[in-house]
Amino acid sequence: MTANTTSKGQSMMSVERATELLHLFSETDSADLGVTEIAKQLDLSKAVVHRLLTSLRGREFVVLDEVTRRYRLGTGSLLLGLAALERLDVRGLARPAIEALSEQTGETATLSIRSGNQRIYVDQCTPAREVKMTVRIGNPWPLHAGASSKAFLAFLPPDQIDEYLANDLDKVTDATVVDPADVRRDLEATRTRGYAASFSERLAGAASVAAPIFDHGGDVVGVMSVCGPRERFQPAADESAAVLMTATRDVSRKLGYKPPMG
Amino acid sequence: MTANTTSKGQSMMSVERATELLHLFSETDSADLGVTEIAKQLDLSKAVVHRLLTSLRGREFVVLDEVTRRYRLGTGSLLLGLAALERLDVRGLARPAIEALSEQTGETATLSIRSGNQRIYVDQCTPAREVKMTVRIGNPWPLHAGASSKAFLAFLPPDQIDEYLANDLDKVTDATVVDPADVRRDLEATRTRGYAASFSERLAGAASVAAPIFDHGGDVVGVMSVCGPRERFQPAADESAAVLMTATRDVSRKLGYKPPMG
DNA sequence: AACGGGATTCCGATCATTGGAACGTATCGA
DNA sequence: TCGATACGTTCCAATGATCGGAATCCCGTT
Repeated sequence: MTANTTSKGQSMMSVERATELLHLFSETDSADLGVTEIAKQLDLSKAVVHRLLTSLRGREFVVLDEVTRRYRLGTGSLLLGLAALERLDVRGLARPAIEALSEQTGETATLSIRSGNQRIYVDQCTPAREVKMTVRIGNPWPLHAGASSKAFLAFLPPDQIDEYLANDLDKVTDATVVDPADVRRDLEATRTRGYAASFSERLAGAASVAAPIFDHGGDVVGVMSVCGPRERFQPAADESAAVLMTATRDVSRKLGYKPPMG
Repeated sequence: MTANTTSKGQSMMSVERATELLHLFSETDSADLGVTEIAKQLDLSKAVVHRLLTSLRGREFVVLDEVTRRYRLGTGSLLLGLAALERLDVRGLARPAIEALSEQTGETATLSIRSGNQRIYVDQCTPAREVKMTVRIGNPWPLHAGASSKAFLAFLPPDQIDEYLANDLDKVTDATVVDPADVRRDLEATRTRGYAASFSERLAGAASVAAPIFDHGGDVVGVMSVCGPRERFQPAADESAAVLMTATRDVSRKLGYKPPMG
């Protein structure tokens, strides 16, 4: 109604509403949603929500449970996401690298990407050991907890770091650093070192080192990490970091990145 | 313009167009698409396509490559798909398939999932006949007796098969194959054929064929089977197997599975 | 400098979209 | 059994969001 508020001019209200609806589905914890529920959340009329859902049913982005009359994500959404995953060029490029990384260190190697103020694991490679770390692919994490997160945050433009640190930071574990000044010191160290380190900051009993992958334009398009059980990982953290840095430099180069100097 | 052709009444044209656009992205082989290209494929004006893309950019369902001015799938699509994946239940997806399967073959169709070294029926659909087979939902069975069990076992990683066959195998019926070498031959045949067959191996007087359902990662997430009284079922087993394979392929595709090769 | 191909914006006409209200239906407690 | 409640769905006429052809912009090429 009140025109497309988000984008300046060349957009379509109903489509933006549809994306908000799908976004709600990706964010919510419950497996299915009802019309009224969605209408309340998005501040839309039930009629509009119903029409949106009907439209999205066509390609099975959502499906209607005939008995409960509630809506769930459908195979259309699944296939779209898998197509997106397939074409994440970072992922394809980094895959051999994290395999090698896991092999060389004997620990778990991961790849994360950033989406706004969140970080998401998109791939991992675990060693053939009984005691090992495993991460959940697709799980979002804040940008201040854990080595991979801090690797993203450290290389963000200063104004975006300021913006992020202006908000209160969640204490994910007992060891999570939440004081802005302390975080800034850590980020500074991360930038000069080239990698971030974390001991139990995101997951108690775990430790990791993480370094960014740069693309041709110098932007950070991903972060690779090596992680493992703290007891075993911590003593060898420095060696792991060295191997990690070689790997990220290699992937960055493949994406066309030229280091700022020699 | 020409009204919403697909759905009868309660739908929105622009949203349906948006879903068609996203669908095009999931289907196409190329990683990015241009406005003109999309407009041609979907038979829309460039202006409409541009507005659709602008709307979808908001939640990053697509992203614009500033330099090439072409569009790619973005993290919004990725997150949506991962959310769908998380909430996927094979049962819901396979339900219509086993209904159709039972209808087409005139026999009982079932769905099983695996839990460790056991297999459990989770759904079935019986034909409207006086003499028919019925399975017990929730009942566990070992992985070497019966077609559904063997379909799971055959597609397990080799080391897990070895591990399973290292233990003594129960003779569930007179016809149950318990010699490891014999079982291995059967599994090999199952893999090349694509489906497993059993005659009285799990239940005297019964026969069945079973084939696996693969997910996007090539993992077996379930097994569908067709089964009936041996006397009646055996002569038509080949035809049943053909119908079954079509059904499992269909369900696998909906889960994002891409068959190896072409 | 002129060209060609694509992306983007403009603008007034028009028709898809809107939302309040009515309707249908399932669930629940008395 | 019978209201009461809650939810999904449909109806309708008013209206403003969307439409597409044409103009414009913005490259890379010749």
